[in-house]
Amino acid sequence: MRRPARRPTMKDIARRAGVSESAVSFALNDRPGVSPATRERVRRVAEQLGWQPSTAARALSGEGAATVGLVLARPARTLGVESFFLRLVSGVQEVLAERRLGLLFQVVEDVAAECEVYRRWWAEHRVDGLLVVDPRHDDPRPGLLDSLGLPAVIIGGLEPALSDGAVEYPAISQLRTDDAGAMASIVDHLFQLGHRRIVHIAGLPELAHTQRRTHSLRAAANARGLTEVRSVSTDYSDTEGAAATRAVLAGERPPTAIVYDNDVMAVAGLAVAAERGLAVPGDLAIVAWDDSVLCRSTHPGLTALVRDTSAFGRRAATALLALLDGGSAVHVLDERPRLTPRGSTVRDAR
Amino acid sequence: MRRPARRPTMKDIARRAGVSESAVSFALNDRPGVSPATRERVRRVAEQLGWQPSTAARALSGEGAATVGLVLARPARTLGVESFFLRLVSGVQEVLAERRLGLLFQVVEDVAAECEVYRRWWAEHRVDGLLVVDPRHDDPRPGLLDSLGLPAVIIGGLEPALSDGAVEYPAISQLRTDDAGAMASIVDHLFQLGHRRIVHIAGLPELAHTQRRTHSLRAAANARGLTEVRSVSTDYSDTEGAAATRAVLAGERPPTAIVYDNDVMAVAGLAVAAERGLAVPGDLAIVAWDDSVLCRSTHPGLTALVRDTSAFGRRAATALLALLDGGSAVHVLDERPRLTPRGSTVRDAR
DNA sequence: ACTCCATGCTAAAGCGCATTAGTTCATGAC
DNA sequence: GTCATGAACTAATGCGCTTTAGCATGGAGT
Repeated sequence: MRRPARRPTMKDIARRAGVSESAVSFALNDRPGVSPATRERVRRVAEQLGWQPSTAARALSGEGAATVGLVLARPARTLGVESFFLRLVSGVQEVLAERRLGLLFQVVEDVAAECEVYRRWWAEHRVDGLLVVDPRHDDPRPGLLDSLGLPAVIIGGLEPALSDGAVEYPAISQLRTDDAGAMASIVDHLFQLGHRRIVHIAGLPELAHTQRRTHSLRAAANARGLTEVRSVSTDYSDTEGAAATRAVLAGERPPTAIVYDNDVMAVAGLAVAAERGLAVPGDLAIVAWDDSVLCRSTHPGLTALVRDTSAFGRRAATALLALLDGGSAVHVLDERPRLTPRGSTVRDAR
Repeated sequence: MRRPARRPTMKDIARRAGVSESAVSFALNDRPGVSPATRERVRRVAEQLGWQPSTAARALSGEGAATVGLVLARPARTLGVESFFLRLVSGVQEVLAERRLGLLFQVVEDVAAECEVYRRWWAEHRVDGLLVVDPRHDDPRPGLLDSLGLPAVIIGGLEPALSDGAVEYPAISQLRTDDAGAMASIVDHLFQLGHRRIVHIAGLPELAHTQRRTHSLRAAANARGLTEVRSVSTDYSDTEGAAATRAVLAGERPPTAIVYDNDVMAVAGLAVAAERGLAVPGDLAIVAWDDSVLCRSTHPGLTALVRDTSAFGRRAATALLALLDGGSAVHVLDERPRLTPRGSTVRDAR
């Protein structure tokens, strides 16, 4: 039974380099107070010993925890259906890794539990900042985080209208998605293909982006004089997606096109169409909001709104770093996702 | 601009309760040395102040970091295709949350980078233990973690044959999946349906479970005297899954049944069948290893190997907690996944 | 009566680092 | 030759917690 190696500390470096601990600290943190020669020597010894700063000790002496947090509040049932998050996280990490920041991750059931986690992390000194996803109307989280003094980036930010009226927090940035533009491009596409009856099978109604999309759909429809256009909300699950699809298709004057708020429901919708003997895109056109492997794997392929989720994650992380560096809060609009037509709306596409 | 609240410390509690800091520590950690009355009083004050221990300070005084790590080494391209991980993580968290342990999460490109992360986390004092996924043949990770003295649970552990011959590490548990049993149940199912030519479209060949499945398939085929059975490896992506499917279907004596190592490739395979005009399950039967929304959303539904991934995560986390509590390493075989027949193998199923 | 020993508590040290306040020593100004 | 100056470095303190050692107090044992 081997005894595990002891972690080297600055004291070890100091001894080996024949200087004081403070000199080591200065040398390694690019602070003035040591000669270039000493700095170099200390650096070499540190390297040689494989020294890494203890985040615990750093955090304790006021340097922050070198960690950002991300909490996912989704009921267990609708979890794991979206590949969105893993891609988002992988983008986030690319940026965080450069600064050696860790990502503390947690999955909880609801927003109340999420707030509890934030409080705990704050009290435990665990994180320096947060990435907040799934912003919602009357969201308690920005206010809470502000009162705790924790910087944060709201991913897929709040409606400017909402946040203009509300308080602006000095350390909370918003990275908004261009839902209005995206929805307009979808309606455009479907309109040009001749569709006049469109149903939007949306996600959770309390989420801010669901509301934005619903509003945008109505606006786009009004602009074109379309009256038979509406949104139906679900919980993002395949089950509710399929049920909603059956419901609208069974109604009188069923839609000729359906826009789904995620890939999973779109695939479920495609299966419902097959089950009812409807030809896609002949009898029913399908559009998925957010592309993924799924949309490319079905037959026909699903027309989808493609965005570079990984880049989105990178931008979010970058915005958070700016805040951590003392920058002031910003409010940015992310680039508009591109609509990629495939076989579920256009006959000759694959 | 409001000044954020200061975190309460044990000193604050001590002052308010009129005792020394040490008494507070004893009281809050259920250590002997304080009277029940004092203990209760201290507890009340702590509660009232909303005190939470600073993990940084705790970690520094030798209590561990109250955090476990999980690194996902997947090339960016194949990332985000599997819902498996999010479900696994959600199960893991349920168990960790009870003990207020955090989960430090990182996505990297390959195993070498993963090892780097382990070294860094170790030196930085960031984690107390690790969950290791995607074990592979000649895996460098168990040895590394052992030498660093970091407890770990290998999720989907190594072959007993392999690890028997190799060194057994005192603080590394293995949670094995019953790939052999599962593969046998699949072959059983297909054999009874009359299939004699079966192809297994596997995942990354270097992964231990890919090898186990491949071996098990051969064994199961031999046991039944089947000669036209083989495995093909891929990178788990829909692209390679589809390509492999096209390749085997184009060969002479094409299979009548294909077993896919994940849900994404199975769906891609289904699309290829549709594209070639093959009836499923009439001309081609399809089985997916690991169920997900996907398998239920296609038409026909995909026969899949169902396991409770969240429970699997819970078991893994529990095993890690046992190690952190000083328990000795164990080697457990997880329960066998159940094969759920659906329309892709059985005609009258949905 | 005395020691002996729990009991309930306080004082102090230490974890690894950053930081502030010295200390030493050469250099340059005058 | 003296004195101020700044560079290069050391000593000491604190972050919030755990832990060990120490210190009274009071009751049991002989």
